[in-house]
Amino acid sequence: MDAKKAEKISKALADPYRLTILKEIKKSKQCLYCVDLNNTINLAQPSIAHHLKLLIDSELVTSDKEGRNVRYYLNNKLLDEYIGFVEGLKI
Amino acid sequence: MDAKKAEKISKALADPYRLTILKEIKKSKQCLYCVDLNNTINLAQPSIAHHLKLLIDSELVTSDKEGRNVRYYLNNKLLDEYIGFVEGLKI
DNA sequence: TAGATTTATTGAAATACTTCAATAAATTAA
DNA sequence: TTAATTTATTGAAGTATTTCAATAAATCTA
Repeated sequence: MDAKKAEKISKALADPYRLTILKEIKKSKQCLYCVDLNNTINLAQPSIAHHLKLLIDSELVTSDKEGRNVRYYLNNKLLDEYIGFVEGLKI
Repeated sequence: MDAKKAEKISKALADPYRLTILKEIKKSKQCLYCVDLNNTINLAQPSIAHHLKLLIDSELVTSDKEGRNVRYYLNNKLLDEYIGFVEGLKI
């Protein structure tokens, strides 16, 4: 992973709501419907949609339409690549 | 590491100049003088000082005064804890 | 088809971040 | 002590991010 990508992922991880979303996806095992987040997170729906968009843009999260719902998945492979980048910073 | 701390570290890592500083510290083996950064990074001195301050606030970097110079060190232990946090996001 | 539900988009306001010039503070060298 | 060097601070301008109300778009249900 190059620095530009790592920077983008760091930015995606640099917000409490986005970290919460990632934890909720993990908690839900595999996938999560957006509507569930609206009940869990104390933010207006467009704000949650905004955070999901950033997570998807960073590719940390992938999505998948199912009727009028959207399912969200964690990109574990990218998290591993990001971990590799951070490892590479160490002396 | 709690989410608040991980958020702060993510924020510290979410900037190209700060990533460059971390890489320069690594390149310099163990420590780095600020004055060296001023020659390496194409930013005004107060901007570099600002980025160093954020890195120190995040505790990713520690510093150590030596005469009128300051030496900067990577906090490898904290990077490991951060890596642990990111691992914990995975499913 | 009409109304309800779920998600996305737009635009505006508020907040936060980045950058630099100017300058201060601390230390070293002459 | 004076001048030079290194780092930190302040304040202001520009840019980016976050948030929400309003609304649009897509799909489902009755």
